[in-house]
Amino acid sequence: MNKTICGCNKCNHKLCTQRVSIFSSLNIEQLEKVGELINHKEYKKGDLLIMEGESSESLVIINEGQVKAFKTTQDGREQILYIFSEGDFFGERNLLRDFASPYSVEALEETHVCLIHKSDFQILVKSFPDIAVKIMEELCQRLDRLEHALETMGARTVEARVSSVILEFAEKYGKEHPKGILIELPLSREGIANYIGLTRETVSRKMSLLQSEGILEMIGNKKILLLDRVALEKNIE
Amino acid sequence: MNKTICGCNKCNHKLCTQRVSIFSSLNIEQLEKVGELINHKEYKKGDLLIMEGESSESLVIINEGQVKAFKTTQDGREQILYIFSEGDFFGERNLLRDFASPYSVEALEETHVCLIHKSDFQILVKSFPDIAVKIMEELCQRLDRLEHALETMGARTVEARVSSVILEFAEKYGKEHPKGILIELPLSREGIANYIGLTRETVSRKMSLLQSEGILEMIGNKKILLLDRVALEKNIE
DNA sequence: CGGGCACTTGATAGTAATCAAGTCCGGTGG
DNA sequence: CCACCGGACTTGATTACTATCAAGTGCCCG
Repeated sequence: MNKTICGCNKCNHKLCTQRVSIFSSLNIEQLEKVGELINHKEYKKGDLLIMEGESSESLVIINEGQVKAFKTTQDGREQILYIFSEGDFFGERNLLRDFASPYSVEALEETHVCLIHKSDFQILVKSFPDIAVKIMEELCQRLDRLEHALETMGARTVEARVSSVILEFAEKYGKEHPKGILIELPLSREGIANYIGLTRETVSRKMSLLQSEGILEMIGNKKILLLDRVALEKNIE
Repeated sequence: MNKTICGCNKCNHKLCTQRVSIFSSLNIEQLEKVGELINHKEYKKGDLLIMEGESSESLVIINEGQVKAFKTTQDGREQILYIFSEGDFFGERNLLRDFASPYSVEALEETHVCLIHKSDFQILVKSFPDIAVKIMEELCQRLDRLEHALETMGARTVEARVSSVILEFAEKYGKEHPKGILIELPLSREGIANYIGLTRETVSRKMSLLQSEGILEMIGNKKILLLDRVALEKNIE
């Protein structure tokens, strides 16, 4: 493990840069060069990585942990836009021009990040144009997710919204389980509510309803066991 | 005017390619080469340019006219995601990999488009890496718009949503007028409703309310005169 | 084991969807 | 140019649902 390249003690003898899709077209030698440009930072649960409106000088890549990106609406509500996990990045708006961050980002748990300064990044893109293409792909995926989210938010029934978010989490965080899919929720009830534009009480009620229908089982506050995925999918229709 | 490069009779002696930001880094000579790869197509109001789920072989650039991009939800509703006008493009998801279109696109009026086949486009990006960067910028703008839309959809009050969409249209389609800002609406009441996740009746009611408050004046069904922009902005808060 | 916070559950009120008439606009044909 | 027709829009009454307010319960961490 090369301390100069990667000072974090979580890399498991791999370069952080290897974990990130936007550098996947580079070879080991090139990755090492990129590694030299990287700084590291750690955050505790609840820490703010950036505030909406601030302008950051760097691309931020999540190396470990999880964060939420959200806008604070004028009526005080928090609209969560993304949950970024290992390998995701943000701050891309700043790289080319000088934009303020469109959202705040807060750590949902202990989180380690890699930082690349925008001037370094610009040089990088010149040398390896494939990186721009990779970022393009990643941005397209993000568009997909937002377009889907917009469709969800427009859904008439609240059942559909709740079902939709549970299915999304099942995709992303679900693990095999003899009785179904075990989901470790990244957000609290209030977080889920802020993700789909409802109140925490309504989310609570609808999840209880789904449990009484035998579609899922709540295990404590932070896990749910999805028993009947097909029924949830029907809810969306 | 070079018929070989651009067969449409609306170019006014300019290359279509010049109107599009993604090619703005190219010089005239390069633009002519790009022009040779382009095909044209025309649509009438109500025509479908592409259906959700279909896979297209081309990047589509709007040369003249206006289209709406929307998803059809399972309960039959239409969630409008974008309104694309002159200079906008869609179909970018297909360029790199083979994705189905995430939305349907329908002409809102007589519309002329330029088509670039994805194999040609891939060669183009290799030759002119700046194009990827330009597309990246454009995609970032689209992310901004969607993130803002999501914030709007999450808004507690319906007044805020309606006000927000009117302000958006004022930005995009508004023209100076002695009494305020004259807005030519791109969508019907039902279209607006499908854009912000409400019913046409509710949109109608809220717009009547705004008129009675002296904030705006409806001129027929397709125009509104925004009298008090500041009041609308306060509505969002 | 205890305390605080998140979550659940209940009652009430406000608001938007729905259902249902009417009215107006804009285009077409005489 | 005017009259007519159909579709889009407005307005009204009712219903259904979710936000809000409020009280309890249970989970999780120290």
